[in-house]
Amino acid sequence: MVKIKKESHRQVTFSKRRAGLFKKASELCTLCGAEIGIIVFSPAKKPFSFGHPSVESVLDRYLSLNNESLTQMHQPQENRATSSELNLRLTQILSEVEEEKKKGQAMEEIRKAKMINWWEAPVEKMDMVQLQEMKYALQELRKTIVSESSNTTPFNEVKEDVFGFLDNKVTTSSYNVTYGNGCF
Amino acid sequence: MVKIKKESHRQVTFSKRRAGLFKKASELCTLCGAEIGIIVFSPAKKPFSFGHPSVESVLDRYLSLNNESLTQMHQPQENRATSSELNLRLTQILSEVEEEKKKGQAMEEIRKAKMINWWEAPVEKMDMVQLQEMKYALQELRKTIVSESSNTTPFNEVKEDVFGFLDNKVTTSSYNVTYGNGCF
DNA sequence: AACTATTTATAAGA
DNA sequence: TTCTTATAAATAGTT
Repeated sequence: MVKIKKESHRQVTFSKRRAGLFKKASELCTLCGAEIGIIVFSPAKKPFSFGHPSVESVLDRYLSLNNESLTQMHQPQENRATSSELNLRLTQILSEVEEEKKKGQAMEEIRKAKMINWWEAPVEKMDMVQLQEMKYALQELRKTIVSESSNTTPFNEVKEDVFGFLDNKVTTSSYNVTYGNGCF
Repeated sequence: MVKIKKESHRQVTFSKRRAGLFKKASELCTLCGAEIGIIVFSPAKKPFSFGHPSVESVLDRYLSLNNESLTQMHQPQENRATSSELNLRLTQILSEVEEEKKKGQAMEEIRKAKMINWWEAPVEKMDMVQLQEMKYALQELRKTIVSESSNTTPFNEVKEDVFGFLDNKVTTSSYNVTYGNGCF
């Protein structure tokens, strides 16, 4: 679910859904005896409000609750400290976003490549674990070929040439790690 | 529509409908870019709130509209405005993070779906990571084939048929990068 | 908390 | 904007 791009469409949806929201709120008040205050700013920054018994009474009550709790830890430095904390969190999360986006973009690239010429996909984006997994997968393939084709003489010649290289190049550790991850 | 009399029933309905109300509100924020603040007091007088980008920012803005004639712009309000702005950015970014993480997790699920005989699977159903791995493996295989088996006539026939398409598509840089990391 | 029959909200088109 | 209607979502009642 994303923001509606077309202005007119968005305006219509906003009007309908705002009405729906206020209706739901009034039903909740009636059915359960709840007290509700709602403030809505439209995309055009126009304010709308719903209140039962009134916006002001609900807001006052809520703000008085916050003031009570805030009074205890209210210090002149609090605001600055809060901003610093928020900035820290912001920085951390931005890093997360960037990392996740990179992953997503790399995946998207391959997804597209897959549909046309997957073998043209950039090798640069693979990490070593992926390479190890592939290596193990190829080894398994080779084993299957060996066992299923052992009677075919011409094949065996090729087999020796093509897959022999795998034999002395696999370290125990890489084997364990990749197989342990169970990716293939 | 009247107030539900049975206490337990009313409590269940309140919880369900409050969740529904907040969900509707968040949808309205997402779809239309609206800013919404909601305060709800349950029948037991317990407070609940919803805010996008934050309850405080929406309430501040609404209250400042009502107090506009007084034009009170003292220092504490500026600090709060800064925090509100940070909160807005934080909310937006958290949404981004969640979305990207969902994508990543979905793809990870697919990647880890164990394929016993992966080479028998249609290429169309492979995810991009698998395809990347396969591409590199095939490139490595091809290089080995070319270098170790160039004199073997039966092999060359197979090579032409199977791996010929890879020729001229392996860049030096990609080789260097992967080899340079020293894993194989 | 999970399920499902029913009601309600809403998107799209007029 | 309002009306219509097919579809999607919320919810009440039940287990």
